[in-house]
Amino acid sequence: MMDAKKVTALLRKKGFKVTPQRLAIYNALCNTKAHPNAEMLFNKLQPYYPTMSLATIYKTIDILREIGLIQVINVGEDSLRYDATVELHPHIRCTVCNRVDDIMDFDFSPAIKNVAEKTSYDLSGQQFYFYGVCPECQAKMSKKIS
Amino acid sequence: MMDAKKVTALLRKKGFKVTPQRLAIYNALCNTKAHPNAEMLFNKLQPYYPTMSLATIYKTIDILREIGLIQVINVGEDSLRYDATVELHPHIRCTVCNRVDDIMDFDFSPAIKNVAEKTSYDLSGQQFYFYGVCPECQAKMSKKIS
DNA sequence: AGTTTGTTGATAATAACTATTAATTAAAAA
DNA sequence: TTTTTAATTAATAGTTATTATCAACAAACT
Repeated sequence: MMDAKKVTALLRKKGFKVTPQRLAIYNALCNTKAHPNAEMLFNKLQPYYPTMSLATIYKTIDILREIGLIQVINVGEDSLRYDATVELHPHIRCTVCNRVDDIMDFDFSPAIKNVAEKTSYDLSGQQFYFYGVCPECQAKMSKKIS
Repeated sequence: MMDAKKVTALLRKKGFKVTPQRLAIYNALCNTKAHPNAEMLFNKLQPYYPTMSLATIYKTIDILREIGLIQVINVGEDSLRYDATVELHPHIRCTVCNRVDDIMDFDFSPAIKNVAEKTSYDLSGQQFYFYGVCPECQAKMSKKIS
């Protein structure tokens, strides 16, 4: 998460121009916990940038990822989601409503140690995805039953 | 991993017909550790079933998954891979050659406990993916440098 | 064997994403 | 500030994995 000034500086430093659309896309990602995909971002920005196309979303996302401002998450849907928190952390998806939440302050080290012992790979990263029913959907389900 | 007799019985029990294509696809998955995607399966079976189409592969995979004979794995490539080992286990992908290996006998319980404490989700499953350089690629890389 | 019903496989459709390109716009030099 | 230069936008078309359609066909029940 960076403020506009730092983002501007970073884009310039990496040789990319600074455009309102790019800042808006990054800003939109910073201001949500919903892990939007390209289409959700497009819809969110549509009122403010009615001429912006999906291609711009995709290209900007690619740049933001390249310069390390965002990470891509793949929870097994048919589209990718994006997250302005770049620190690696697991995600959990509700199998009922498909919302995706962060799991923060997760300690990867026991798992990594476990894997390092089992393989001869030179480890460089990992992605953990959990699945379950979110509290809201649990509440809805218990209502329906009663 | 089931033998042909059990697979036949299970397919019938679940209301699906037993066809040579279906048995062949399941068999191909049982006899590899390469975690093939649809195209790799298609190419592998092509010599023996030259008229079989990719659509049959996809449809059969869907059935096999539905009746619990295989699992789908999504290592962040543009295609899905399939595994006849249905017991949940992590996978590791080489970031150089893209091979995907199993990590067996991994203990998920510390991670699950960790997550159960942090969220109010009703957990139902998880997928862990690790990334790194496989031993073969490490060897190739050290050769090139020297 | 005949009949029913699900399956195959060729083809077309879909959907997410990427490449192309002309017109626009911003950055950098003067 | 103005000009030059190069990158960006956004419409469009292309690509690719996967899914749907449907007529011909094969499995399974009678």
